[in-house]
Parts: sequence; structure tokens; C-alpha cells
Amino acid sequence: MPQDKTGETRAFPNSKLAVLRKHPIFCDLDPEALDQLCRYAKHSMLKRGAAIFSKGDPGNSLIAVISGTVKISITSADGRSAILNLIGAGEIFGEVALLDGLARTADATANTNCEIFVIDRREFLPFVRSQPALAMKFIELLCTRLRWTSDQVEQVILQNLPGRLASALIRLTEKHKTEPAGRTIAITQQEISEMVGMTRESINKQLRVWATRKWVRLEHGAIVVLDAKPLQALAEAGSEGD
Amino acid sequence: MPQDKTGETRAFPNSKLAVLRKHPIFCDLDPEALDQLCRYAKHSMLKRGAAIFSKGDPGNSLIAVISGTVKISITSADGRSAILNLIGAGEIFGEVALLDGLARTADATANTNCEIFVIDRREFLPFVRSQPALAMKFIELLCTRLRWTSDQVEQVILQNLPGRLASALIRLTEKHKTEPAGRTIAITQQEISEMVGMTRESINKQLRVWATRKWVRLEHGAIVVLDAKPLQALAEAGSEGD
DNA sequence: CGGCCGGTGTGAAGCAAGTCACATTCGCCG
DNA sequence: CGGCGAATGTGACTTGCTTCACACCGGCCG
Repeated sequence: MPQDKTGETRAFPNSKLAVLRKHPIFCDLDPEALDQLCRYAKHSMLKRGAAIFSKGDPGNSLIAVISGTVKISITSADGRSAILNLIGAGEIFGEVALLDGLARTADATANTNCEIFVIDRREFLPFVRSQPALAMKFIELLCTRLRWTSDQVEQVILQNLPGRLASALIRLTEKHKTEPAGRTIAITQQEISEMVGMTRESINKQLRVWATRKWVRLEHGAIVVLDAKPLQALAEAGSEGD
Repeated sequence: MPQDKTGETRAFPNSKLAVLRKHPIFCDLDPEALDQLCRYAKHSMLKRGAAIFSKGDPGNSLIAVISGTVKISITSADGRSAILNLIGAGEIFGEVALLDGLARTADATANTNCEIFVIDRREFLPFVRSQPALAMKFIELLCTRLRWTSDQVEQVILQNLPGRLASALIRLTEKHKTEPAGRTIAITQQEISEMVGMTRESINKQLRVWATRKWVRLEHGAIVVLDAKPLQALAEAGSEGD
């Protein structure tokens, strides 16, 4: 299927390169190395809901998202599930299992229709060794992830519903910091509830309270943050007030 | 556990070397490099309760524990605190801020009287660059940490008190896997409660229930796990039963 | 157009865990 | 030994969040 020669293959020979070049991990690589990496990458289109990998699978690949978003989540024995992260276009995921070779720690599923590419561990590891700077980049990535995850633990243990919800909204607006004002987050309340680990009903009730105060506006499958300041305050306040 | 019977006891020029040589991160370094690292390391004794660093501090060092245990925790505005990890003899901590140069994400305090040594970022980073294998070791360490922390998020979001407590006990026994049977964990109930994010009273009541079933035995400042199997089952069961 | 499904909004009732307020026991140290 | 502080044990009351049971609304699709 991949008859890569000089760049002419299927639909998106350059989109891979574009994603890699834009990503902080790979942006400093020389063009030749980038090109080689592109040849390793297998392109793939996914329908919403498609499973990419599951918790416990052997972790043999690194995945980059070209378009759409991917949901990283875990599901308990009794069916409740928690969303650990949402990966958007231009981001990569699956690096932990790629790097240490152990099982995947969570499930990854296409949250929208997605375009991704996959780099195999067997090809990638030697590549990393041939590019010492890359190891440092991965260290930075892992540190970032660790900070994010520690933050989550902190939120979940120390904060109550309003605090956690506020934190989640702040984090989400910071990710899509496209427009400075009028932050619209495309997400369902169900999804938010799974990110903060509380029920949809509770989340909805809290959001309504904030809507009457003009802190947020609720739309279909989206939340617009109108005034981030009081939310920021709540996020930092431990477990006070609402 | 560290029996200092023979010559190398209090003077410690060698204990540094011993700790480094035993640690998975450094064990593969050649003796010369180890020696150099030892010269960088500043030795220090701490009384129980002493602060090593605080959340938000600039992260300029890596710390290794020679004896005693160090508590990694966070405290919210209203005084509640959560223990993220306990670092024992032979382990290292503070690597995230060391590696990415940003602020510390949590507080570190001596949980018992401690003997530690400290390696400065300015000296350590060039050293890492001179030892490419070391970067890979750090990647592995970070992956391990990330798995641990993700696990914590999973526990806290998906499990109820019995599940979380059981998970915590299992984790703790696995850390000190000294004797196969008769796992004694030296920890106060207050500390456990801060690790699982619930109150001491609730923890105590649950532990008593298990004690009557002979799953655990409670001692002063210690818990003995008598039968790990039912606990293991609970830890994996999501949020069922007790 | 009408049906239906996924997302949203809301109230009543239940319960797991927190809070508070103690009593008890242990181990250390003067 | 005796006393004091830290760790443990326990019950009565409160509460924040869940559960359950719905009604509504919008948008897509045959």
C-alpha cells in the first residue's frame, strides 16, 4: 500500500510532513530526518467511535493526530468511564507505551472522525537513538504530561465539584486558545462530567448557576466561557464556595 | 533495612556511591562517571518534618534518599493536604523540575529523620548530555512515574473508599516487598487517609471491618496485610462492595 | 414532514462519606 | 512512675453528590 518514493503516494503525502514540522518534538529535526520519519508513518482515517487501542494492549506505536480529536479514557469494571485527556490536531499521544514498551495504560478512541498517522516502535526506537536531541524532547514531553496528570490528581483529591469544573473549563480554554475572547469549547456535558469524574446531572446544575451569572453560556454540545476570572478564582480556591 | 555494621557507616563518602550504584538509573554508568557524580552530590541530614522544597519553588536539583522516607504532597488553600508519593531509601525524586527547569509541582518534606543528597541542575544537565544512555534511563523513570500517576487518577475517579484503600495497601506492600508473607507497612492511618484522599475516620472504620475478617491486622503506626487476595480483588473491582 | 435520538434541564429521594465530638490506648521522656 | 502528645477507635448528625425518573429541545434523515 505505501509505495513512497519521492513523495507521490496517496491523498496526503505532505500533511504528515506538515504535522511533524509543526510539532515541538520534531520541529528541530533536519529535513532529511523528518522525511525518513514520514516514510515510517502509516496514514489512517477513523470514524467517530473507532477504537485506536485499549488498555492492556502491547504498546507498539506512537500516534499523531492530523485532524479531529482523540479521547484517552479508562473504563471501570462496572462501566463507569473517565476521560483522562483529549488530543487535538497537531498533537501526539501513546508515547509512554512507545518508550517503555509496556502495556497501554488507557483506551484511545476517535472522539470525532479522525485522520491520524502511526509510527511503529520497531522503526521509531532506532530513529530516536540516531537523534540524541530527540530524547531530550521526549523528556520534556513526559515532564509536561506528568505535570498535567499530577494536576489532575490534585484537583480530584482536593477540590469539590465547582472547583473541579472550573479547573476543567480553564484547562480546556487554554488548550484551544484560538480567540482571546469568546472562548467556545466544543464538548458535551456528558464528556465534561467524565473528565471531572462527576455525574452529568451535577455538572449541568452547576453550569446553569454560572450561566445565570453570565460566567458561561451554554449551547448545544458546546460551552462558551464569558468571564474566566471568577472561574480561575474558583479553580485555585481549593474547595470553597460555588 | 540498611545495616551499617562494617566499616562504611557514618562518614558517607561511600554511601553516596553505594546508593548511586544500586539505583537503576545510575547502575550502568562506568565507575569514573559515578565518581564524578558523587563529587557533585551535597550530603545532608534532615529532621522529621523538615521541608526540602515547596510547590512553586524553582526546581534546581535532583534529590536521592539514603535513609528515611520523604513525603511528596500538596496542600490546598484551606489546609487539606494530599500525599502523592512516599520516597524511600535508595530512591530519587524531584526529577521533573530538574529536567524541565520549571517550578516544583508539589511539596517535599522529611517524613522521618532522613539522610539525603542533592545534585544541582547546573552540574547535572551537562553530565546527562555527556552520558547519552542516561537520558534513556530518565525516560524510563518518567514513564514509570506517569504510569503511577495515571493509576492514581483512575483510582480516585472510578473507585469508592474500599477500592481506593485496597489499592493503596496493595501498592504499599509492593513497594516494600521485603518478605513475601507478613507484609507490614509502617504508616499511620492519617497518612493513608491523605494518600487516598479520604478522612482518617472513614479509613479507620473500613480497616476495622477488614481486621475482623483477618484481611489485615492493625498496629501502632503500622498495618499488616494478612491476606492480599481479597484486597487485590477489591482494588480491581471498580466501585463495588466493601 | 414526522419521527427519533442524542444532548440538555430539573426535581425528589437516598446514601456514602464528611464532620464533630469524644473516649481510649500507646509509647516516649522527664 | 506518671504524664503528655500522638495515634487510634467510635458514634450521632450533616451534606454533597448520586441515582432515578422524567420532560424538553434541536437537528438530522428517511
